[in-house]
Amino acid sequence: MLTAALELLLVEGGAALTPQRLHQATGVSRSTIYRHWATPTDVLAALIDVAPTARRALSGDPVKDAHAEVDALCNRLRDKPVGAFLQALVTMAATDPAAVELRQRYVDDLVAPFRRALGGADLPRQRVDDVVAAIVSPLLVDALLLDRPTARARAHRAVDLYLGSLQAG
Amino acid sequence: MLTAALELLLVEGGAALTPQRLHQATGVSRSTIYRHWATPTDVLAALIDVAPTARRALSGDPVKDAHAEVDALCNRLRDKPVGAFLQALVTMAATDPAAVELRQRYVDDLVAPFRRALGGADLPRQRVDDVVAAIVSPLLVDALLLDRPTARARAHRAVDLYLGSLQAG
DNA sequence: AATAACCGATACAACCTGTATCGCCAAGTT
DNA sequence: AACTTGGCGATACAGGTTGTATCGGTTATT
Repeated sequence: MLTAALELLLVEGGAALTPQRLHQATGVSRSTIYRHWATPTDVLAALIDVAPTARRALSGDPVKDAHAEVDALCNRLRDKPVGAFLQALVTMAATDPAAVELRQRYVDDLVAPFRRALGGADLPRQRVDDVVAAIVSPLLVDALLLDRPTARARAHRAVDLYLGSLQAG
Repeated sequence: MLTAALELLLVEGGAALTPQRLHQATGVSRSTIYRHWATPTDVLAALIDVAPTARRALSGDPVKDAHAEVDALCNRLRDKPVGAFLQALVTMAATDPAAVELRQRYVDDLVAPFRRALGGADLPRQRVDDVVAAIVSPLLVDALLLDRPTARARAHRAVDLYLGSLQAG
């Protein structure tokens, strides 16, 4: 049932997660939809909750792990669900305060693997924040604001540049 | 009249730019609103068009100019209109294809000053893209996804790090 | 067998959307 | 001065959406 809702989200975008639209697309009664998910945000939260979160093994080499995470995130953004989630989260947060918190949590979860990957490198916390932001943010902006395939190569260059210069410093 | 619409956007968010809502808030007849701006995207485009775009003089020193641009962008994001525009653009682009193009143009315009600032530095085009993305994207993500005051200090550190390492390389 | 929990169907008032139509008033024309 | 044009406000309309409430039927639970 939620899988049908996910289909709908991917095809028609985050604005389609309304009771009526879900009813028409999934065949589930409108009453039932209201019972379980009072707001579109609830639907989205359920979808996010169901979405698979692949756990990735760390090699121990921060640079190598960071590159791997870049690839993984690019793939996830390209393969839609994550990108669609983000767009929908921004859209809903415009009207529903509850979506704001959900959005922050989701972004944190997206970024978390990078923090883990950099855990091996012996860096001050602030540096970790900076590096993660510089590497991940452009990917998110590409997917969210520019609608172009995420600049995978750029992200890899950023990893090299940041981690290289930090190790040198 | 558009000023009233801008007020509305800032207070109630991008979802409030609907004909009905505009009618109630501005007193302008619903007919008239439909006549001029058929879609919320049109309203937003008009607001963006009216918004002041301060032109900034370049000192010639890329690093100094970049820092100045970081400050300027942080201020604009903090003072709301720009941030509200971005949120609204993402929201509308979810349903209206016309908003996608508008959004891309707007982001390009936001980024343009940084490109100008870096024009003085003798850098290959790809490097310019990388630097700009690394500096600007975190600011946009902060404002758009995390809802926290843009990390001004981080952006300044990024300028130093990127421009410093590039000059050294 | 009785009860509770869940689902679907229907109904309802309130609202929003898009479009069309009408009368009004001001600006400019001849 | 009479006329025309253009833009605005007001109203009406059908169609769709939203939340909520209510009722009957089905399935598990005990």
